[in-house]
Amino acid sequence: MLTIGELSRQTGVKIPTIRYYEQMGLMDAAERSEGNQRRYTREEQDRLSFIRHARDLGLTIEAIRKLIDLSAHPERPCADADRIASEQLQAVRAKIEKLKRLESELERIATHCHGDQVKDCYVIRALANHELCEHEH
Amino acid sequence: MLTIGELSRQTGVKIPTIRYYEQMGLMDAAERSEGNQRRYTREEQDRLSFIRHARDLGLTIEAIRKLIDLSAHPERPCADADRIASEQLQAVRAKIEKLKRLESELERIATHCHGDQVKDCYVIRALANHELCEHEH
DNA sequence: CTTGTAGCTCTAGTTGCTAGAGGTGTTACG
DNA sequence: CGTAACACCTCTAGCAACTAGAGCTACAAG
Ligand SMILES: [Zn+2]
Ligand SMILES: [Zn+2]
Ligand SMILES: [Zn+2]
Ligand SMILES: [Zn+2]
Repeated sequence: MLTIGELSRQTGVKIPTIRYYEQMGLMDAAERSEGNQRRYTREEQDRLSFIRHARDLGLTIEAIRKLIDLSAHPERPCADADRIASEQLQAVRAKIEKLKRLESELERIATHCHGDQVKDCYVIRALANHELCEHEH
Repeated sequence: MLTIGELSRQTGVKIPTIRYYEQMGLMDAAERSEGNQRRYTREEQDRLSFIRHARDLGLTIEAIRKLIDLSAHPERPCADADRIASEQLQAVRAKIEKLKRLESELERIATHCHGDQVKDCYVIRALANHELCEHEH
């Protein structure tokens, strides 16, 4: 049995975050010591690692909750899990596209100022005038 | 003079958001009608467009506040404005890099499942085991 | 048996809005 | 001039996913 501090060190998840995941129903309410402190099993450590990995990949708490529910039913079809993964892939790709458009505008904005007073500053002018932009955003 | 609704339509910024910007000190407290309703000038519309454009480019409220303060002093050097723009560019590039790493992991995860039961699902296995990943994240 | 570290609960703060309740102002039409 | 429809007002609370702090209790080492 691990204390919450040991679990935190093992998984790299901060202590308040572990308690938050319990509150959100991602982690089951842990067993307690005589003195009301949480004690974790190896399986609970695995689950927390799963959660952390999914969070690192950008999945929402809600999506992770669904995946955990699915894992509890190994005989069911996995289409839902597969869909969650591809939706996340789509979402990440959409974000990348949007950020790339921002990158190109910001590169122009951040590299074209040759004035040294605010009244001549290209940054300020570019922000005031979207006409200078190449794309919508 | 524009009402808040007209200003909203002109700039594409929602009414509660305009009031929020006033609360955050990005917009000055607007002049009021007899009956206590906000009335805006053309300059205030320009400022709101500036704010919206900066937000669309991902700048934080805090950064925008600094840019507005700078604009009020046209004789000062613009180095601070230039720095804000390049920091934002750096931040956007860092996000893109991170998301690209996620994209490659997620592509693998989302396209490798050929089972149809949860117990054989590659998505679930991949999330449980970061060893299967190519990069850190 | 004391001391220091680790744990507990509960509340509030972060960012940038957005929604709703409950009330008032403004305007156009008849 | 009255009234209906619509726009606007303030204030509070909610979202996501934590994070920080106050004030308290448990546990392990010496
Ligand atoms: Zn400049
Ligand atoms: Zn633009
Ligand atoms: Zn699958
Ligand atoms: Zn991984």
